Amino acid sequence: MADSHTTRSSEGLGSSSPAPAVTRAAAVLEALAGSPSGRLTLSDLARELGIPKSSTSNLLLALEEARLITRQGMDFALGRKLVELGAAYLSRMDEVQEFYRYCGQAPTLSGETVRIAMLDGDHVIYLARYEGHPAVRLTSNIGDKMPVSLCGVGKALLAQLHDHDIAALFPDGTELPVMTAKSLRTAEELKAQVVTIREQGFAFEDEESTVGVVCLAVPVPTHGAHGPSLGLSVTALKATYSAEQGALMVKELKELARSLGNPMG
Amino acid sequence: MADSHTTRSSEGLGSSSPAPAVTRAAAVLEALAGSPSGRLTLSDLARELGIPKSSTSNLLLALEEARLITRQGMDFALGRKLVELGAAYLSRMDEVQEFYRYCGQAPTLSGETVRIAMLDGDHVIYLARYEGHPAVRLTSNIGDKMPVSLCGVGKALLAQLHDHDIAALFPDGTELPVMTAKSLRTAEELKAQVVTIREQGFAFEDEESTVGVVCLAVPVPTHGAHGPSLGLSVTALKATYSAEQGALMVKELKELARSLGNPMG
DNA sequence: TGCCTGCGTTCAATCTACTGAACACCAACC
DNA sequence: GGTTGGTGTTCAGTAGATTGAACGCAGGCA
Repeated sequence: MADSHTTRSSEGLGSSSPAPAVTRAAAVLEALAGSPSGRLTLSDLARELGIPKSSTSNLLLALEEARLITRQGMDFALGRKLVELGAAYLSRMDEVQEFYRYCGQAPTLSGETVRIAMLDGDHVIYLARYEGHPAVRLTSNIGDKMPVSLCGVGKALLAQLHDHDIAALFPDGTELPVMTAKSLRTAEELKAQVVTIREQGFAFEDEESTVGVVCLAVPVPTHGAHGPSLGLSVTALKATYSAEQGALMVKELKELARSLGNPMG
Repeated sequence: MADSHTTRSSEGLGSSSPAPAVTRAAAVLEALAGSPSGRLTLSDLARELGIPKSSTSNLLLALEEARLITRQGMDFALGRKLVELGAAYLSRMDEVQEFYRYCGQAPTLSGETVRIAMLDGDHVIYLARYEGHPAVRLTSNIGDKMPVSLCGVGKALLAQLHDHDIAALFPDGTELPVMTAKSLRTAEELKAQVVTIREQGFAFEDEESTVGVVCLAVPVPTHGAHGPSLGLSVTALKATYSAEQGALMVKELKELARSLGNPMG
């Protein structure tokens, strides 16, 4: 298999791309997605990405025509076609369909808030959410990103990687993002947790991202070849959480994970 | 559509794009999204889009580097970055947040399955779904597309357009897509319904997309300037649906629509 | 075995898309 | 009023992306 196109060097910009206009267009989309307000002017984008204004103007025109972005007065924002494309991606994932089906009929999980996520670098992206308990609603939405160190699924997925991959993502001394007093702070703490997770086969998150909320998570065994690595999690209020219930949920999570991991379903 | 015209630029845009590479890259994404299996080879894409193989190869490399597509062996498929971007679009829509909030506290709607959708040409795209009743689950997912003529929201959104816009989308004699025996079949039937919807202020769908399922829908009054036109719908089983309950739901839908239409919330 | 027909990749020549300075415009400021 | 700093747009010249034929390779078939 084609070995490695190693060379990744420091990508960023400037480095040659086989189709620079496309690479820059993608950078525009990311810049818009990353901007707090979600709206940027032509000049903003040109400045931020280091692209001449005239070139940026051309890119924006082409992106607008494809409805990948929208013009709102002087500002530009992401376009609705992206919703379609994102949905097309998700609808092709059999795992998501199976996820919904299983949650609906599982004895314990069917009454809980369950999520399926995928690993994306040092973040996880939530793909789907099953809400068995309408009263407890999460503020998180499908497609949201979270740093791996801050959530149960993230740690579960990390535990599946090889140690040298983990070390590459989190060199010693890395400062981790912090959201609560209990958030992990150093790469060392994270690696210690990974060991525990591998031993017990699931991850536990204890108010590390949200006070009052705990989370159990398991990885989905990577089925054969390609495709992103997936993980499952259940979220519960710490106040009502019990170890016995946790054991039941982990059991069902693992069963679902096994079924997702088997191409045969 | 067997319209494989030879050579360049018979493609969508009669005239040249300000950034052809970007336009073509967008076409690649759409082709992948539209393909039944979601996977196409380089040659497939080159053939379908009328782009030379070598150019297509460059586009794909750039798209892959941006993670907008993934390589799976010899095939290409949509990439996970699209989930992120689509989610970024949705997270910027205050309407979606407000939609969830309102549904959770509304007396009648809080126990129903409610959806918010947006108009996109002659289709609607579902943006979010509130499930107040875990037992009844829809097979549809967020981001799915539906022909306007086949669902309540579609008809409600259509009724908001000017007559000449409707005529442009559905010239007389247009054959509409059909999913059940009750689906509308001609542009004339559709236009007749539009008149009714405008009179009564909401749309009713009676098993036109799924047997056994009815649907009530209202448009969200377009708030001022730009932005897509939005619609709301409640789905119910025909077996348990009553006119009184319907009246209550329409009342709440309209209240939510009014609140979404007002920039002040 | 040899002959196809399919795939993706390569490369030098060409033509086109990118550039950057100049432009027109608006609003705020002095 | 004049000036400054901001926006987006224009256009001719040139750097460089695009191209199509040629290539290597793998699988199907006789």
